[in-house]
Amino acid sequence: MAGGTKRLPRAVREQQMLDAAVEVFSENGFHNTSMDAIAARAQISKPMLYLYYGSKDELFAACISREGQRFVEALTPAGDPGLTPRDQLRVALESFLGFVDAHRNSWMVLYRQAMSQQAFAGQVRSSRDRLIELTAHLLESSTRDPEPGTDFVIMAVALVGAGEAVADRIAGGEIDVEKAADLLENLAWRGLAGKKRTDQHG
Amino acid sequence: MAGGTKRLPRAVREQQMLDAAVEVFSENGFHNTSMDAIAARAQISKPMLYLYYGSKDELFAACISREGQRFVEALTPAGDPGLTPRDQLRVALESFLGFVDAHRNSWMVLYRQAMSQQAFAGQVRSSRDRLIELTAHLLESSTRDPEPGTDFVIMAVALVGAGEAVADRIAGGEIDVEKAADLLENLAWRGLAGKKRTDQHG
DNA sequence: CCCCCTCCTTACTCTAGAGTAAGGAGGGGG
DNA sequence: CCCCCTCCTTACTCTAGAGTAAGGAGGGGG
Repeated sequence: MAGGTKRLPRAVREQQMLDAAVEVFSENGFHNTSMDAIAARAQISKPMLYLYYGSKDELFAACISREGQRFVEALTPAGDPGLTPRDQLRVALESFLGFVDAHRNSWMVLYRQAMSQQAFAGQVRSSRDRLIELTAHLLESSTRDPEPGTDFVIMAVALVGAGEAVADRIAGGEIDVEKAADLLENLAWRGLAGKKRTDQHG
Repeated sequence: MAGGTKRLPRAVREQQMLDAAVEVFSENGFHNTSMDAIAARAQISKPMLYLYYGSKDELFAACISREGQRFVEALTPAGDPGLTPRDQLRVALESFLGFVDAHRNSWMVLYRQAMSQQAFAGQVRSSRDRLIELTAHLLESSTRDPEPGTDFVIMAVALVGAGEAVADRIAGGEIDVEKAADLLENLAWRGLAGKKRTDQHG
């Protein structure tokens, strides 16, 4: 063996590759990332990438898949049936924003990446749609007397969209999770112009 | 001359090229669009593209620039000082969503495209930031007694984010402009769960 | 002890597609 | 009438980077 590379079991190597791929993809985007760059980051030779993942597309898909799963897992606390719907929404908000905060490097850009990739958009949209459905459900449960024609799904779309926009600012370090969660919660229940629920300044 | 191509003045040809480029870029994304494809769509030979625009990047930048300008222009009616801030916001919302509805093919994808291109993200973000500033300003003007610590910019970020998410659904034909504008207006002033302002069903 | 499976590498091939070289024709101005 | 500017084309070149061929070494199981 030429390189200083150690023999490792496939499962371990695969995760290392995925780690490297997520990093480089998120830094440079799908098209501006070469398999050579990923191989270099993972400290492995390129043919290994092809041996384990087959192609660049499949490797990227594997990244999306793993990160998407983690994302969904991060949101499970919000499913706690012991909480009121409103608190569930609060927890969902914090989980979502907390996830972005903790995984800015890996997830947020991947999310934006994959979303605008159209070969992979479908794959991401499914994670995202689950989030929207969850949100719609919580909104519906928390609304005391909904009007007959109310479309909770489109409301959820709006709220999740707002969440994504705010999440970008979190990833950019311009605002912290708590402040963002407060803002979005108030947005949902009272509108932007409404009074804040938690109210301490200075 | 071999092709059936007619001699046209540069200014005219440039616009045709831009039209073609916007179409193809929005259909396939920046990286999945070849200069050959654009040339074919514009019914012109590839060297003309290079003669007038220099490179693929510059051509794309020219697209962003033209569409961005049109986008900003579409929003100017909202600046009418004869309107109340709240009506200005309503007009801005309708202008924005109306623009997306009318230019789904060209703009929305370009917007998403360029935004996630990082070589061009800055260029788009500037149009977008103008939109956010405008929105923040309108929110601030329409709020009767704002709390001292209120961050109108981040509110505007959330609202614009919601608008973009809803705009995607408009582009997808899942909802119409009026309904979306109603939703977003109510979102801004009353929250998702609040009663609709306009209130007719079935 | 040796077989063979898995892990791993160096050193290629091949093509899409960005960008260019070289030259031709219309047509207005002198 | 002819010069020359602008518009336009065919037919290339060149490279980044996806993907592959061929082979080598560790080490557990028989």
